[in-house]
Amino acid sequence: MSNESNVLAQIQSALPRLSKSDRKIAEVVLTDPEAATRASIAHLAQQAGVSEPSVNRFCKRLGATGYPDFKIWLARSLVSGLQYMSQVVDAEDTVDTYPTKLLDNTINALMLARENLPAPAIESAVGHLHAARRIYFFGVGTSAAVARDAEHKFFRFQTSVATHTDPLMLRMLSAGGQADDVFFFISHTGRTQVIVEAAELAATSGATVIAMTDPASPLADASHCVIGLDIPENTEDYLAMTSRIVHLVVIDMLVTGVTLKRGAKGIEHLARMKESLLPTRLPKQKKRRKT
Amino acid sequence: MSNESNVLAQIQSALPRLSKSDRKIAEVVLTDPEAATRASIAHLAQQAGVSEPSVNRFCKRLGATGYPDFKIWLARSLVSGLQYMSQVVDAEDTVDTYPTKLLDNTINALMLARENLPAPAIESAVGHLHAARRIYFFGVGTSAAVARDAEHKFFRFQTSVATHTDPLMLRMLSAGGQADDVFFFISHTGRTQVIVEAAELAATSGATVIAMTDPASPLADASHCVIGLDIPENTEDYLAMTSRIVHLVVIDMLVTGVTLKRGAKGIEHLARMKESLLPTRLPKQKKRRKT
DNA sequence: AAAAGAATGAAATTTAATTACATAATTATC
DNA sequence: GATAATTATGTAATTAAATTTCATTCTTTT
Repeated sequence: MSNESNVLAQIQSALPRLSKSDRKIAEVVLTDPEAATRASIAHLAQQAGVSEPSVNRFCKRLGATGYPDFKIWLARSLVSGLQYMSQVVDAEDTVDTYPTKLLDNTINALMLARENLPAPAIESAVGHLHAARRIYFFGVGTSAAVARDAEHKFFRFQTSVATHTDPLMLRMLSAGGQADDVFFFISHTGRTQVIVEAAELAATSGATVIAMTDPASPLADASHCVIGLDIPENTEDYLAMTSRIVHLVVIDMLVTGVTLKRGAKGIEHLARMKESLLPTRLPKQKKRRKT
Repeated sequence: MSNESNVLAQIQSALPRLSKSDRKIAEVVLTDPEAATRASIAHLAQQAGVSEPSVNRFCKRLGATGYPDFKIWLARSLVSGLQYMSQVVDAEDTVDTYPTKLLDNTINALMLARENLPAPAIESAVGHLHAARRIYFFGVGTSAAVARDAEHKFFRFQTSVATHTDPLMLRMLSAGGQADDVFFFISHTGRTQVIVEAAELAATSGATVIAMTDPASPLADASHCVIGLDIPENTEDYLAMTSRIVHLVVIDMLVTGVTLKRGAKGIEHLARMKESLLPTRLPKQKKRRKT
């Protein structure tokens, strides 16, 4: 009892056990739960052909404190807007539908990541990145953008950072890794040949190899530290790469982690960096909308 | 008004425009929306330090018929766990807290964007990009990464695309714009001097100028088509740039829009591009977890 | 078939939310 | 910089809604 989440399922399963008028109420609610959230107790009672106290008792029997509380439960199991299934854009979509689809997919991917955050892996990666003398971020295709973003962010620390996408450069640098170097590989699938080979080379060179990838992949196998993320595969359509967004936020996490590890000095340093950008900006003006 | 889905995002985006007591109410609601769904109007009023009618008026201003109705809306837009107030990372944060903070901020920014999607601007931008003979994506700093991502995506069409970050290149190219060129500027603030100057130059050259930026900014004023996004300013801390993520998803939207406009041929073309990447991948293996 | 028990509804009560009105604060105008 | 207009807020009165009480009607059991 009193399973707050999803009253609808609860009502559904209780249906056969219910009394005559309770069943009438249940049916009205199940037929159009959305309408039920907006109806008054009088209206719902009339709809079901029962008295108001019957409705009230029905609600209490389900565990709610009363009718208004029941409506809240109902509303919560009817979560609005956001589509929880990954949605695929098709030829029928218009400007009113595909932007929302893409956003929903991204939000869902982030919520999924939020549920299964690999905190230990992040912590360990932060430790390695903090201690590193040199950091290389490697990714190809869409992940190249993530690598470049990481470079751009880590550049702000005193550590030397580099990104490369050229396969030859990748192999050469990976082979020449040293003890206090960190090689950071980014690949959604963990199956991109160039990347896997480079990671294997880097691992034998004595450097630390970190991978942000599918935990069940050759790249993960070749790495010392794996930041494994649960990102639905079907979201990987050719247009929008949801994984890329999640990767970028994870990069933000790593930068944040390193900054925190560097303590007051680090935070101060970043504040100074930000201030140095101010002169490149025009002064703020009075709000004046333009459509 | 009366956009039922996600009152929370709605409240958040309205926050700066609210009156003193309305803001107090909004803050209480945003801080713990779950509690608000269970509170009586008297309790919530007391929590916020305002009168009951103020709460009632607040609800009506958001489009609800009254307080109980507002609570239903609230319950419907409630996603488990998520923090709805923008959270700042501080020195006390640990690996168990800051990753969630960053994710929550990002998810919120996306939900906000979802509420206030500038569909007409997107549609018009898609039209211009589709018709363009040449496209330039310009952004500096964090936005440079977004520009490069856009380039990478649009490169897949037959259109010629380029990105530049060098101020001189930017000015030169902008000045030399032609009728069927599209200049696409990306800047969160819309106040970065180099970008604003380049946009002004491009606008006089006869080319089409699109800007993804704050609608109340010099850059927006200089542009023909403005993709204005509602992104909370306080989220713009030096570590994680939430706006950047939103910008990337908008780029995805534009790519999607152009692909749809190109019809069956376009979709086919993209499918072929994707297939061409397959040989670079190692075969899929049995799931075998590694921590 | 009778009695106990559970289910239901009418009416009364209580609680909560809303409206009407007065006052205070803000913004615009001269 | 003062005054008027507008908007925001709170107090008190009102209305609406939900709940409880209690009498009645169905069920079920023996």
